[in-house]
Amino acid sequence: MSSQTPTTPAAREPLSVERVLRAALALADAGGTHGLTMRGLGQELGVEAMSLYKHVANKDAILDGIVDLVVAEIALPAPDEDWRAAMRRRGIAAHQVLLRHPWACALLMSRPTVGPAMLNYVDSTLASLRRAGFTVAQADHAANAMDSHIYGFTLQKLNSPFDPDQYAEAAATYLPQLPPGSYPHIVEMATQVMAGEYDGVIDFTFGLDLTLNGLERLLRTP
Amino acid sequence: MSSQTPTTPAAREPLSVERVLRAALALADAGGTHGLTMRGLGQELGVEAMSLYKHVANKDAILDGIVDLVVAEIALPAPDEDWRAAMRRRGIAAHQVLLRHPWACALLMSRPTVGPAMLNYVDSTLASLRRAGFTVAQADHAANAMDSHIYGFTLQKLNSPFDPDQYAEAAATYLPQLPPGSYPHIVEMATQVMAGEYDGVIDFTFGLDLTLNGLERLLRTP
DNA sequence: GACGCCAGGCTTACGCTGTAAGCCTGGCGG
DNA sequence: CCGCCAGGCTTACAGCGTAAGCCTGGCGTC
Repeated sequence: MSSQTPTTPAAREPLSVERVLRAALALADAGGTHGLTMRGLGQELGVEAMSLYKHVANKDAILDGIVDLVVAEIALPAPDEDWRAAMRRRGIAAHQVLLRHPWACALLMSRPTVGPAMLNYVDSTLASLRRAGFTVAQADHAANAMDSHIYGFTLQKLNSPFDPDQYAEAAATYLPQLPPGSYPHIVEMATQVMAGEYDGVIDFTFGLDLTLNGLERLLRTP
Repeated sequence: MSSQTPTTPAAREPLSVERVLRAALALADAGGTHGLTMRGLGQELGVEAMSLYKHVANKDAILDGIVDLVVAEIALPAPDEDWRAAMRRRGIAAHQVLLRHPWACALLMSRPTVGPAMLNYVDSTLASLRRAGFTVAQADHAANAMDSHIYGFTLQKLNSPFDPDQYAEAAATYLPQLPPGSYPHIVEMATQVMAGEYDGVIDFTFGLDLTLNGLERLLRTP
């Protein structure tokens, strides 16, 4: 019967770089970088682990690939938008995308990433800044300052072990464990969080706007 | 002969958490996180890998420990210093320490770190900001903004694959590989770097001062 | 229609990892 | 003098990435 059809019995569609990366992305979203193994990835695709190596060089290439897939999700700044609004939207978009894929930020930062999506992302950012009047050097410095904040802040937020609505509870739990008399300012803050006087929620746009303000002044006063 | 001395023949000093962490730090400095293995660490100490588990719970505990050792190297802001100068020095000190231990920054950011040195570091930072007049919430936001930049920038710099004096050469090498016509602004920048019109060196203090400027304005205009 | 090629799978095997479980021994307190 | 136990050692296991080679079915070429 299968001889009548030109394809193999189950007619499973062949592997491809795209299918491998797509499955790897799903696996990473489900179980983090730690949950992404070659054997597991093969299983997900109905294939042995070693078969993957016909399509990707090694696991690092897969990691590079899925990071670029994530970067591709970040909405690029529109060419006709005011630079400051565009950069603000870009930062927030990147932040949200990286929160959606919690494993991606650490990966993105722990290796030089130069996939096509990343190059596009960088180029459109430089474009917006250059159009606004920044010099090449200024645009580079500005992009670096913004990216530092985006990546640094996002990673810090991802590693915060509690949900925002658990802050008060967490503070009440851990505050008594601190050696009494030490760390008075940490205690002060934890006390305010416990009492509901401060929600403890850290704000991405606070630092971003600080940087944007500084860049705007730089642009106005050459 | 060894029965005459009360200690074992070689009289090797016994293991301890400190010795283990100290050796682990040296190993990480030599070979990065990847080069730090329980077997290798044991060998370094003249001991079998499993013996380490009498002194540390597991490898993660070791990683937490050496990260805290690194944080302990960061000079704390002096209590009597002007807040802005203190914060600037703190940022630069942290940046330099993390460059000295290139593996530490990624580790620091990829896990919640609450060792004693880290608590000290955080508390003295909050102290400086509170003394300057920031509210608890403002001090928290400010510390977060500064730390985001410190960690984010340092990690980006660590992942830059070239030395600053190789930028021009690297640009000349990779520029022809880009698909012609695409990424015009990356090409523009690379061209300037190649021509020596821009050194391409990214500056830590650029973004740091942007943030500090913003914080100073916040302090002056409540 | 026969034949050889080779893309794209599969199998086996190696060295490496962290660590669970248990053993052995020498010095010390009672 | 005896028993305890801190602090080492040994063995073993499951899981990792991947090198090397095999096997098969469809395709292009004569």
